[in-house]
Amino acid sequence: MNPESRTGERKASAAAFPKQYRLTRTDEFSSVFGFRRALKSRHFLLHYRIRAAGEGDGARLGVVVAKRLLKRAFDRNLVKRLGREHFRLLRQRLPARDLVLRLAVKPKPLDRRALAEEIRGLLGKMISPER
RNA sequence: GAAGUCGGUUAGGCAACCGCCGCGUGCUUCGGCACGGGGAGGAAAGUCCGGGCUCCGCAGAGCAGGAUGCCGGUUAACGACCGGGCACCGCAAGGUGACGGAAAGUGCAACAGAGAAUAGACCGCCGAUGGCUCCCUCGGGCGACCGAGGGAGAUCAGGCAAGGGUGAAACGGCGAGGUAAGAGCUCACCGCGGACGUGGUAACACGGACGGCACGGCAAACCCCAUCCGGAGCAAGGCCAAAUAGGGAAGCAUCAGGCGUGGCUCGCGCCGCUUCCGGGUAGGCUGCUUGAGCGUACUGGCAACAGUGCGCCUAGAGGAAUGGUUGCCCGCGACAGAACCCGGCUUAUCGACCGGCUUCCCAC
Repeated sequence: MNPESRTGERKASAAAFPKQYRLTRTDEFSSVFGFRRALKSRHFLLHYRIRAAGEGDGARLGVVVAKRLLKRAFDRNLVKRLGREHFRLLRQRLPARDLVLRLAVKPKPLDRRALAEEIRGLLGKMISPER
C-alpha cells in the first residue's frame, strides 16, 4: 500500500518543507561542520553529514550566508530563499543527510538564475552517488 | 501650451500550481489534518536625536561632561514641526541659514603686503615752519663777507595718509569747506551708537533728542551666558526548568574498608544510601503587539496641532516566514526585508498620477 495513506493524516505532498527538515540548533550546525565533508561549487560549499540509523530519515537543511559576504539583508534573504526553495523541490530524492549550504565567495553581480543553477547542481551531486 | 517651484498619493496587475509563518473554527490515533482569513517599507536602512517600556541607582544641591542657541507656538518629548522676524540668493512662486555674547578674559589671521590690531609709510603728496643752495633788491663794509626783505629748488629736518599698490580683511562712505599737503579737523547726507516715543505677546520694525567717529573680523578657537540631560538596554526584564558537577537540611546505615583527628587505642567527623530545599546552564514559555494607533465627519486654530462622534483591528518570525514556477497584459517594474514599540531627522530610489502657485507665449 501507499505509505502515506497508512496513517490517513500525513498527507504532506512531495515538495513540502516542514520544520522537521530544517536545522535549527547551534549544535546541529556544529556537528555538520565537524564532519568535515563538503561539496564545492563556484560560490557555495555544501557541507554534509551522514546520519546514523536511529536519527530518523530524510535530508535536513540549514543555510548560512555571512554578513561579511553580502552586506544587505535583502540579498542575504534572497540567497537563503533560493537554497531553501531548491532543497524543497529535491528533498524527497535526497539521502538521509544533514546539509548546510554555505555561501563562501562573494557573488559579484548577484545573478539569481546562475546561483539557482549552482544550487541545483550541488544538490544533484548529493543525489547521484547514492544511486 | 512651455519652463519652473512647492506639496501629496502610489510602488506593476491578474490567474493557476507548489511552498512557508501566525490567528480562528472543527476533527484528531496528540504526530498532525481540513476549512476560513491574514502576512514587510516609504524608507522596514543609517542608528543621528527624542519619548514610552524594563531593570539598576537616587534626601537635596553642586562640579565635571554633553547637547541646544533670533522670537512665539505645537508636542509625551526633541536637536523635530508650524508661524513670525532678520540676512543672503532668485524676475517671481520660492529657497538657504549652529542666527545668543567680541567694552569678562585668553587667543588666531597662511600667502601677499610698507603695515594685520598698542596699525603702518613702498610708490606718492607736501615741504607752511626751521635749515641748506642759488637768484634779486636794499643797507653796512676797502674787501672776503654780514644783516634785512622777496623769490626759486624731483633738497634736508620733517609733515601727511587723499591717491596707487597688496590682501579674505587696511582702523567709516561720499561731497564740500579747510590746508603747504592733508586728516571727522569742520559741515551736510548716509552709516554707527542711542535716551525716548509708536506698533507688536516677542524677535523686531519705524521715528529719533543727542553723541561723536569712538567700539575691525573669527565664538564651526578656548570661553562666557541661558536652558535641558542619572545609567544601561528586549541579548532589558519575568516565569518554568533537564543532564552533569557542586551546595544546604532531615532521616537511615555505620558490618568491613579508606582518609582526617601531630604517634597509638577508643571515640568523633567525612567518603555511602534515601527524601526534600534553594541557586543555576542547555532548552522552553513570556515580554510581543490595542497603540501618544488608523480611517472618516464636525468643531477650534493662519498653521503645526488639539478636541468630540462614528467606524476599523492592520505581520509577529526566532538558523529567523511573507516565497518559487508558469501564462497573459502594460508604460518591462527603482531603492530595498520588520526583530520591543512610537515621534522625527538623514541617506538610497525606475517611474506614474493628483493638486496649489509663479514667469513667459498663444487665443479670446
